Amino acid sequence: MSNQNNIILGKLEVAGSAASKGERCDAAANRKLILATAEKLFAQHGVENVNMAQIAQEAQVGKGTIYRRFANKADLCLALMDSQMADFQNVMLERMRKMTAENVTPLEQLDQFLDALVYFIEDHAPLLCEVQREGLLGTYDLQVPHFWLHMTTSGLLRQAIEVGELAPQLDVEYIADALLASLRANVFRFQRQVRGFSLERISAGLRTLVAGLRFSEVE
Amino acid sequence: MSNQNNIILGKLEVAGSAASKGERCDAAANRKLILATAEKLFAQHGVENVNMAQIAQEAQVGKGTIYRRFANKADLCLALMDSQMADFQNVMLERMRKMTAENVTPLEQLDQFLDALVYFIEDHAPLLCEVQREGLLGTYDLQVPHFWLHMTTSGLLRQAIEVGELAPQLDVEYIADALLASLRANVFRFQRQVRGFSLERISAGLRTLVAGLRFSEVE
DNA sequence: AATGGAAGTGGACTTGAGTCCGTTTTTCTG
DNA sequence: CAGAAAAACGGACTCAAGTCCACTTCCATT
Repeated sequence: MSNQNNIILGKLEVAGSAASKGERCDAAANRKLILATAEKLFAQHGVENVNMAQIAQEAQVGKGTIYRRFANKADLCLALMDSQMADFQNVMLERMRKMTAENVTPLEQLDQFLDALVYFIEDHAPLLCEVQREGLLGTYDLQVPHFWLHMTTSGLLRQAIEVGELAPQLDVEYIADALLASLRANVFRFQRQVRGFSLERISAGLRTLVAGLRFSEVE
Repeated sequence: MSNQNNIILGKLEVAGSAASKGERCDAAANRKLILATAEKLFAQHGVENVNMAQIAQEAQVGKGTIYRRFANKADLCLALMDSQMADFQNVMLERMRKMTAENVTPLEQLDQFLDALVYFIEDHAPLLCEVQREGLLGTYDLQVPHFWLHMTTSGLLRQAIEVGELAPQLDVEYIADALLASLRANVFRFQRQVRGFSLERISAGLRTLVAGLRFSEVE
């Protein structure tokens, strides 16, 4: 378990930064070396065609060394996305703050959020596939991204209820999970590659589901 | 690829039945033996704690023999669910036929369908997890169940459009995928085990999403 | 009933993930 | 700066999935 991630004020302390904390400097160098090597090999041959032994060999490092830094391949992949994930979070948090200031409603913010997320996933589908391989029951660390997404989504849904955009009895927890389920990397990949859906279509479809939740009939 | 499944009139020709077709009778006996052994071991130790070598040993059969009948562990698991899946399909098809006769609307039928599906998945979560392990991009055969679900769901959505329950511009293909995504075995397991959602809650949540699609604002 | 080839079989082998542990390097302390 | 404890290292090892192929069995044909 290499990433001692912490959730701080709804913001994610990502693994990359954990590197600095009390890590021997030869180890830190190796971590960087491993990440750089993995990134190179992944780019060259695709994530699924590169194995840990190859990374170790190319980085001139023992396999044990990799596993000391990274719990498994998924964790390594997660670490490779760390900075970009942090960026995404910061950008979105900032954007949402701004929207709130401009009185954009929570549900509209959710639309924006999901739309941006679709594009983020597109950019990182291969790595995400590996990260999410073990499903949602795996190591806690690997689920941190999911938890953040869930927190953000359910947060916006709750705000929407407060503002009266959504019915108060809505099962926020469930709905957030369900919406995000359709953005799991393997489903997403299937929709892109087999169904041939465009990003716009996926985003629009997802937002249709959100739109449907709007307060109208209390049933 | 052991299951030469065929889709016939929206109904599924399942792998078990393919067994009879042109299979040498010693082979057929072994297939049954392997399935019975696997079922026993899975029940005893859980699907994830049983490996192919154990099944082979317990069945007094070579590992190669298992792999001649079943493409992989997922395929073997799928075969174990065959009859129950066929039953589920037949029951649902029949029930939907009846409902149509009684003028139950397509959207109400979809509710029933999804509700029943939730209970079906609960009953087969461990096997389904294994079947869906490879994601949606794996072997065609393993996706047959998904395709049937998608076909049924999108079919009902289309009918709902025809009847005026849903807006005609609804992206039926996408919505069907998205709804089913939240019932993928690993998501489902997570919701049950980590979130602690009840079956009723999952079913209700899902139907909330469907309800939201109802024709009201054409936006 | 013999026979030849298709179908089936068993288990050694390959591959990749992840673990283990004896050895080496760093860093802290005096 | 010496010495020792802690941390890191490397690669052999384990474990499970899935492949391969030399050998055996079945059965359709004669």
